[in-house]
This record gives sequence, structure tokens and C-alpha cells, in this order.
Amino acid sequence: MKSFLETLKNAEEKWRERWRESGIFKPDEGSDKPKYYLLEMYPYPSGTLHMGHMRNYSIGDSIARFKRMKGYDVLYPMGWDSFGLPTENAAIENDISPEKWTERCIEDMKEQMDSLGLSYDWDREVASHWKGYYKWDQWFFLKFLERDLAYKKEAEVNYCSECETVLANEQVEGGRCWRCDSLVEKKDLDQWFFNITEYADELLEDLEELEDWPEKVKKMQQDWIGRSEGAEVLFETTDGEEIPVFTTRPDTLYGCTFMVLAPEHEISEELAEGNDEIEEFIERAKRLKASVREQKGKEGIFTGKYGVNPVNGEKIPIYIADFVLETYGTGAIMAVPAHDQRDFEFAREHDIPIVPVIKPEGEEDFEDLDEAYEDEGVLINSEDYNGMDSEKAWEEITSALEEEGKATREINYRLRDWLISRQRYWGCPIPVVYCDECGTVPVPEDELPVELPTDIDVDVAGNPLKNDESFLKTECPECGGEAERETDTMDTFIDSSWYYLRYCSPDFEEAPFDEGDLEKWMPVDQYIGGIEHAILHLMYSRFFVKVLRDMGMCEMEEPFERLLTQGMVLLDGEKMSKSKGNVVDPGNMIEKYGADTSRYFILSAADPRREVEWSDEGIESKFEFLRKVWQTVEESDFDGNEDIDLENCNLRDRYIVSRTQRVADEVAEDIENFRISDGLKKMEHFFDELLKYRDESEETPERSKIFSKGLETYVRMLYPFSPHLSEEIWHQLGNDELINEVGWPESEDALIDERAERGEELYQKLRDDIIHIKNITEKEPGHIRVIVAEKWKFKAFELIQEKLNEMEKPDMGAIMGDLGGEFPDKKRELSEIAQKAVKNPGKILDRDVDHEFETTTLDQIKARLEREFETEIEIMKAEDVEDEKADRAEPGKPGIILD
RNA sequence: GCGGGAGUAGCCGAGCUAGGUCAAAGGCGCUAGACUCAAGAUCUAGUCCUAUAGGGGUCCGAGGGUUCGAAUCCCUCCUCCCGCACCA
Repeated sequence: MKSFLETLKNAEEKWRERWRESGIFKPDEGSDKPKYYLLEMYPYPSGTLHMGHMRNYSIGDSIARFKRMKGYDVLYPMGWDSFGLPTENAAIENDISPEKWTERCIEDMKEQMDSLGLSYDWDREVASHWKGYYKWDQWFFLKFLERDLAYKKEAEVNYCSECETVLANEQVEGGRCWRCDSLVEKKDLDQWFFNITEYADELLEDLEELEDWPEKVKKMQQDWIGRSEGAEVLFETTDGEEIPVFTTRPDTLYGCTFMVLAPEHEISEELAEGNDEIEEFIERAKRLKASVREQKGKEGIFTGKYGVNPVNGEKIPIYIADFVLETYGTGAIMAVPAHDQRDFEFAREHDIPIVPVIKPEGEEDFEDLDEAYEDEGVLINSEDYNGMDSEKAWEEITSALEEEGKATREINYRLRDWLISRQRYWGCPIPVVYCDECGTVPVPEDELPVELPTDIDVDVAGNPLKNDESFLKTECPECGGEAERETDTMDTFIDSSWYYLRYCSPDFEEAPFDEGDLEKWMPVDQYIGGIEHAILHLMYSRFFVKVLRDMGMCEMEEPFERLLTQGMVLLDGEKMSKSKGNVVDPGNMIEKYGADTSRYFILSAADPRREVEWSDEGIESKFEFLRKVWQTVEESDFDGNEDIDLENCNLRDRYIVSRTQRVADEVAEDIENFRISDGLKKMEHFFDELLKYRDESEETPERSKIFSKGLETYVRMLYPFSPHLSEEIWHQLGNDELINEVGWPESEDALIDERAERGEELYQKLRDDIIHIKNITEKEPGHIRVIVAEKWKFKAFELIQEKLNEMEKPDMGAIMGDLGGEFPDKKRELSEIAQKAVKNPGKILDRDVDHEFETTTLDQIKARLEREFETEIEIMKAEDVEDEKADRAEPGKPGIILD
């Protein structure tokens, strides 16, 4: 006999081939099925698949297959985020061109993806380094330029000397490069930007529409955008200079006792010219900023200048201090030490007066603060505004200043424009040339793409494009004279901002996408990826779609309808990473256990959103489980295609039939809600129930049919998770069609049998009780009596149930009042039952109160119990038994006597 | 500091968005039994305390509260994890 592993491997090869031939992974053109666009974040082609990928794609593929079974027209594509710095480095290391390296990596990864059995439609593959793709990056750039959404300016930018390129704000994490973790420096450079701040408000507001995004991701974007409402207030110095400041608290203006400038502020720089002390301070502050981010001290220096508080004419000192950010607001602040903790600390250190102007409501004395009071309250020390609520004062003070022309209401954002230039080779060239005559000239659309030269020596310092004459030298599109190309390439996040649109029409040549196809497939119904893109990729993509909408190229507002952020894969509680050397290679795992086992394990070990702990025993046990499934089929005769004759079914038969219906619906619901591991657990439980049923019940034609049907249902449910094995089994069972065509098992209401389910419950409870009693008495009974409660108790329970349902809250008196009359001679027993009912209504409410049913059910259960306990069972009526245990019997809970 | 998430039996982990059927699913580990020459695998039962009849007690980070009734709702506190971090 073949080993199970061999079986798996054979099935993998065989079905992968058959699926490919059948074209079931391609969207069903022209069908009227509802569309479903399922997307995983396209990977950077590093050459090897890691566990994170493996998990991501296992989740995605199971959803894709499930949705196809459920009758959706599924678009499930894959592609490559193939531009980027690591490739350039790898290429140098391996002495090969980045292009060749990339293509080799793609090939390798594709093979690994195939070995997992992922059901992508490879006809739609895209890769950002393909000319046919990045041409449209350039096209978008030109469009952005036309709309003033792309511009070049000299600015202080983040520079990573390790990567030898600049970075966008989003790509700096805690002062370090997101990719290589080295410290980021500030540099003044002339760079290209996308004007994402233009869309700040919309990006913020529309977050609310994204109902099926994780709250966490929305919150992160919200914080990143960082909108704050306030006013820009114009302060004058005693020398007549004007210094605008931004504040969100105009209501505290009377408490402003000094001003602070950022070290990079224009006036700071001017002052440094003639003052060594100031110059030195500024230099030091700048250096500190770049290196030691954690330092919290508020260092500052007095400028010798004074400003004038515009509301009360007070003369206030102006300082330069490192805690004021040049990049936020105007780079200068009005300091209100009484109501801002940072200002408070600074004032303490420099002996500046602290004047409270807002006191908490109801408080009397409010002087001598220990810390700043930052909440709302009532104004004090504020002339005409005293006694006013801070909220109202905010408005009035602002309006008053506005009238004098000393303030304007402003909204400020933390979000900065997106710096898209990169001084690296392996990226999409920015389609611009520089001409001495005409200046900066965009490359005309019909000359796109500006091709990235591929026969080039990349092992040089700096950007290799600068050394490549044939690339560099060009004609000016306007005057025809000599010109030089822009050598910066685009941030690769531009590539990934619209790739999901390209999948809709990957071969379209007239435009980045065909609008009709876009209309059909977008938005993405389900996006799956890592949390690390919470801000970067997900915000840039949203921005792109909004711009495209304004260009009239699409109608949607948001690209991704639902977002799922998967958890990490851990080993011994730690994140797997190359640097820690604790990686488990998916390739080895597939080799050893097969693709189906690997997929099954990673999906069953934890739900997609959570972290998952890798475990050798875990995958081993799943391998065994699947082997059991396989063996079960091997040893079974199959006749699932014949109709079941319910007339000839006993209670248990009907129960299994009923379960078979329900489990399909339950598991489907779990999958819809990404509770995949729950669903798999239910399936396993169902499978074990089936086996028990087969082994424990009498061999009848119906049993065989019911078992087969159950097995068939199980196998179909297994398909999204372990598709090869399940397809193999399915055909082994005598079916010709592919599971994909047959679809998800639909439940038949007519086959759902609540009585049978109740019967099974009764059996289980009874069995548990008998075992329990056996355990505490340590008796091995030779005879068991099972006693149905007296008939009147059924009636009494029923009445109590009615009462409980009527009553707002359980009331002992009311229950007894009505029941006492009904059963005058049972008052003592009744009061016990009623007490129980009041104490725990749930325990009474779930009872089955059908005496007839219980009696006949027990008769049917009898034989099964006898087999289970290998002893004689006698079913009796309490009315016929003289024993206190018989008196204790209740509906749904028969008395038990072990003899 | 701000924000988000979480604290459940030896461990992992459901349940907690609709309070009662929760001593609290499932898995792992452990114990006993079956099987076996034996081990492993598998199957069965047990695994908070107590009890030779299905019961009782205590329990879901700590402490209060609401309720006839709380793991589930409210308040306070403690601890852990994650994200942002001097954004005026």
C-alpha cells in the first residue's frame, strides 16, 4: 500500500494539473454570478516564501475556493512588488543584473506558491518592473503633475545613508529607516513630492465609511493624519517683526507668558548669524534631534528679543528651544505654561511667570500649580472674558482677533506631503528631463515609458543612472536641445498604490486599466495582508483612488471594502526572523507533510487575525488526522448516491442526517467570519461523530448510505483547506465532477430533525450521568434501571416554563400560587422545583416536556446503552417504582438506579 | 505621556457585541484503564475542593456596584502586550 505521504504528493500533482486544464481559477466571463474580488498583498520577490506568506496565502486561497463553491465569480490574482532596493543589493552581491535576479526570484517563488496549490489566475499576473506596468506609473506621474499634485521643491528631508536614498515621513519609524533600521539624517535636497495633504481631510473622514476595517488600522491612519483645529495668531516683536504661531487653545491667550521658536526657524537662523552662543545652541539641538530621540529635557536659550501678547499687550520673552518642531504649524509657538505641560516645565526651568487663566469648574483657589491644567474650565485673569466657559471664550477670542486681522482660523495636519524621489537605480524612472533652456520638462505621454536601462553596472557608489550616458543624455521635448534626464526613481509604494487596479485588465494597452473592467471588479471585496502596511501602503492606495476619482477615471471612493490583518507566525512565542535564526521553512514542511497538511495546520492552529504558534507536534497531529480521513475512505464501501429512506431510519440515523445538514451551514458561517479554526474544529468533531456512528450502530443499508452522505459532505467542506486530498477522495468516492463545480454542500431543511437531535442529547446526558454515578460509587452494575419521571411532573415543568416566559423576573410566589391549585397534593415537590426554577430559570427552560417522546426515545436508546455499558438496561416509569431515586427523576433527566 | 488590545482552570485557548442551559467548549500536558511481550500510536474515563448516587462548595486579574441572577453590564485599581511618541 502507498504511504499516506505518497498519496498526498500524487494527489497534489494530479489535481493541480487537472485544475489548470479546467480553467476553474479564472473568472467566469459573462456569467451572472455575483463578483468577488479577493486580494492578498503582492509580495516583494525575495526568492523564498516564508511562513508569513504561507499563512497569508493559505487563508486567502481557502476563502477563494470557498467563495467559488458558494457560487461567486471570483477574481483571485497574484503579482510582484518587484522594484526596490533589496534587489539592487542582492544583485551586486550575486554579481547579476537586478532584472535577471528579479526574474529568477519570481520564478522560484511562483513554483513555491504552486506547490501550495494556490488557486491564482496567473493570466492576470503583474510585476511592477515590467515596462508595460511602470509605464503607467509614469503616466500617473504626468497626470499628477498636470493637476499640481506632483511638484518639486527643496526641503529638509529624511535621508538614510545606509540605503543611500531619501525616505518619506511614513518610512521613518522612531527616527530610523523602516527597512534597514539605521538612523535617519536630515538633509536639504531638491525632491519630488506628491501632494497627499490636499486629500488629508478626505482620507480622514472616509475612514468612517470603512466599516469592515480593523479599528486599529483606522486609528493608526487617523493619528498619522493628525488633524487639529485652531488658529494662526500673529504676534509682533518689540522690533516690529511678525511671528505667526499656531495654537489649538486661543482661549488660553491671556496666559501666554513667553514664545518659543524652533531651532530651524527663520528668525533663529538669523539670530545665529551674529551670536555665537545661539549658533552653538542651534547646532547642538539639530545634532541631538537626529540621534537621541528619547531625550525629554526642554533645553532652550533666550534670544534677547521680546514679543507682544496681542490680547493684553504684555511684553513677553522669546526663546529658542529644541522641543518646538519646525515641521508642525509655523515652527513657533505661544507658550502658556499654566495650561500646557511642556510649556510648564520650560517655564519652571527658566523662571518665567505661570499665569493660570482657566480654572476647573467649581474650584475656588487656583494658583500655585504643580502641573499644567490642560482641560476645559472657566476663564480667569482674562479681562473681559473672565467667568466665561473656555469653549465659548475659544470662539470669542478668536473672532475678536480675526476682526483685528491678527488671527485666522486654521486646520493643521501632522501628515506631510509624500516624498517620492529615490536616489536608487532599481525603480521606475521619473519621466522628466532638465533642459538649460526650458527648465524642467515632463516627458510627453507618447514617449512613455522612459525605460530603465537593464544592461548597466550597478556596483558603483551612488545612483548608477548618473553614470549611464545613454540614459542620461537626451533631447529636450520642447526645444529639441540637449537635456538631461531625471535620475531619481519613484518610491516603490507608487507601484503598489494601484496594482490591484491593473489586475482587472492586466493587458490593457490604452490606459492603466479598462474602466469597464474596473467597474466590474472594484472595489476589492476582501483584502488580506500584514498590519505593517496599516499606514504606508493602505493610505497611499486610498489617496491614489481618490485622485483617480477626481480625474474621472473611476467612481469608487475607496479601494478596499474589507480588510483583514493577519497575525504573525511565532516560534516559542517569538516572531520568526532571519536575524534571530528561528525560521521554519515552508518548503521543508511541504516536503515532509505535503501541502494539504501544511495548509490545514496553519489554518487550524489559530484564527487568521491572531498570532499563531508554530508547533511540530501540531502539524504531526494534523497529518495523522488527515491520514485517518484517508484511511476511512479506503476502507469504506460507498453508496452515497442513493436516496436515504427516512422511514427505515432509527433515531440515531436521523440524528446523523440532521447533523450533516447543520454542520455545512455552521462551517460556512465560520468561514464567512474568518473563524476558520472554529470551522475546522467543528468539521473534525463531525467526522469523529460519523466514525462513531459507523462503528457503533447496526449495519443496515440506511446506515451505509447515511455514513456515505456524511463523508461526502465532510470531504466537500475540506476542499477549501486541503484541496488536493479532498478532490482525490471525492473522486475515489465515485464522483466525476470537480468539487469546485459541485459547490458547497447545501442543507435541506426537510432533513433537519429536531426531535432526533433532542433524542441524541437525552442519550448523551443519560450516558454521562450513568458514568458519573459509576465513578463516584465505584460500582460495576449488573443491571441499570432508567426511570421516566412521573407524568404530572412533565405537566408541571411545562406550566413553569410558561410562567417563566411570561414573567419579567422569576417570582416564587406567583409560580407556586398557580401550580399549587393544579397539583394540590404535590406542594412539597413543587416548591423544590419552583425554587430551582427561580434560582436558575435556564435549567428549567431547556427541558423537553414531552412525556410520550421521552418514553419512546428511551426505548430506542436502550439497546445502545446496553452495548455501551455491557449490561442489561430496564426502562421504567416512576409511577411503577418504589424508590427515592425514582422520585428524583425529572423531565429530561430520568432517574437512574444501578443495581 | 496618548491611544488600542488583553488578563479565564497546570499551559494554550473559546465564551464575553443579545446576563441565566457556565465548573465554564476544544487542544496540550498529566493520571487511570483497555489494547500490547513492551514502548509508541489509538480508544475510554478523570484532571478546583468535596462527596461510596447524578449532590454541595469555591471560581473566570483585584475590589466595589447594578440585577432575582454576572466570566459576561457599570466604576475604581493592578498587570501585560502593541502602536504613536515633545504635533502646541
